[in-house]
Amino acid sequence: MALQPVARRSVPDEVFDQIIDDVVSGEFAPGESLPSERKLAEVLGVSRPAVREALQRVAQAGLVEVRQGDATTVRDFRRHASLDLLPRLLLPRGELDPGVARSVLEARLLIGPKVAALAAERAGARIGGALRESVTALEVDDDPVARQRHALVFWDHIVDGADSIVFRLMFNSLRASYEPALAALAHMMEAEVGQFEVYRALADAIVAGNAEGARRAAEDLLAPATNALLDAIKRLEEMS
Amino acid sequence: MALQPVARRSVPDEVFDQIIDDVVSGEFAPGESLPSERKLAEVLGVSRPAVREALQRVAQAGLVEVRQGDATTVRDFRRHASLDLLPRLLLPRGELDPGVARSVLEARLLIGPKVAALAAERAGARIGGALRESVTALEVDDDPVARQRHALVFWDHIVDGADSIVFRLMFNSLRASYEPALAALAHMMEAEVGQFEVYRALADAIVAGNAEGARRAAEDLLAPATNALLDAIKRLEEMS
DNA sequence: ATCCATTGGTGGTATGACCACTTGACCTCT
DNA sequence: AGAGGTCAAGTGGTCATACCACCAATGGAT
Repeated sequence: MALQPVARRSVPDEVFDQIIDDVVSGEFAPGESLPSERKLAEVLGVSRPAVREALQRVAQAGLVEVRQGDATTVRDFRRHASLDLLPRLLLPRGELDPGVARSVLEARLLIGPKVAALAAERAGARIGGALRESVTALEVDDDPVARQRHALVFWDHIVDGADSIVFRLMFNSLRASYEPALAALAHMMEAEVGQFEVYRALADAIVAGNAEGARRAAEDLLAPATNALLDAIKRLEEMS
Repeated sequence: MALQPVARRSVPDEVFDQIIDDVVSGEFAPGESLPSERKLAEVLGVSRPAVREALQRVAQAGLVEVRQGDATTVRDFRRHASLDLLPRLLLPRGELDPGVARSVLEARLLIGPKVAALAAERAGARIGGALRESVTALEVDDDPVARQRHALVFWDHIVDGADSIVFRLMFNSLRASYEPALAALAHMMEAEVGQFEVYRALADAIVAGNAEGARRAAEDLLAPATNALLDAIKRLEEMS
């Protein structure tokens, strides 16, 4: 196994994670008050500035509301969190959450084709070189995990071409959620990342400025794995 | 004018905003190094813990990378930021950025109908009461700004019904971007939020579990204002 | 030329003090 | 009783300072 950079987690990072996990798991329920900063610092055995740093970051993520002079209260993260929270929701306790995975797949299948169409309209041949390069890398490499990475780069170029900041930011978040699960999904995504012809067709349609063709090619590319995974998830949910 | 809660900005908040603005505006270019925490504290006339708090939050937003022992460097926010950044991109210096606005509208027009269809499939009559209530509120109130708020609540229920956490989180971010611009958009959105019949048709389709009907009703609802605004933006961009 | 210890600068952490604010209890005047 | 004011306790906000851990460049030893 490849050597990994040692995880060097700072104290505030650690506190941040603990609080987020407690909120997401419902241990701290919405409306409830968090212990005071001093109390938390004492309980966790760290300094108050460390707790503060963590708490402010949790607040920025929308999970708690901190008001001077009053206790910090938990908010409903489903209502106030952003896509930043997705990685934690997708892989709580290291296990893939089926409902969240379904949701990610739905979003991917909706947005992918749209972004491809926009890229065809707005970038066309300008990103042709980058796209072909990615497809070639995809073909040459035969490791499933590496192929997924190449596919991500491929899509990254398309998103660039779409020239739409909202989709770009969405893609960033989805990628951040996807990457930690990448190895776990290698097997299930193998079929998708092996469809070189479809990748090429998509690239060609974009280069040709053919928006509708790009949309359809993207659907052809994404739909099979999406549906297969959705079925798998459904079976998984029925079992439990 | 209605009384507003006084904005009480903390020191770290202030520092946070300044750094974000400098990064987004390109004053701190990607790859560049930020001044050290001590230097920043001195220049800004605040304590180092305050700077740290701000810096860590900026790092969490993906705009900078901080490594112990080395300088903090600026990252390409287009590549690493999440939707959290959208409000700042949409309204830099208080003015609406046309390109970003276009992007938001595109995303809205894509996601709205999909979410409506999902809500029809998954919630159906369960959210009927809430939807009808929102439409009624929309009809009764004749202030354009208030109507936009009612429309947001209406969509909030639909997103709930769609039962898809990714769309939920996306909606949260889009709403957060939209709300500050709400008053500025009141005039342009007046036509949309006045279409009570279409809101009712959408609600009915969802209650009936008619996914395709809901999708179409949502498109009917969103498309006119979207296209009108996109045209306005295009003219704006051509002028400048 | 290579190696490696040193050093200076950077972020990481802790302490303790004090300020600003909110809340609720209590007290007082009407 | 009720309205208003006062006050104390607890919470987050801010600061100054000292020291630890880490990285990178320097420059001498081999």
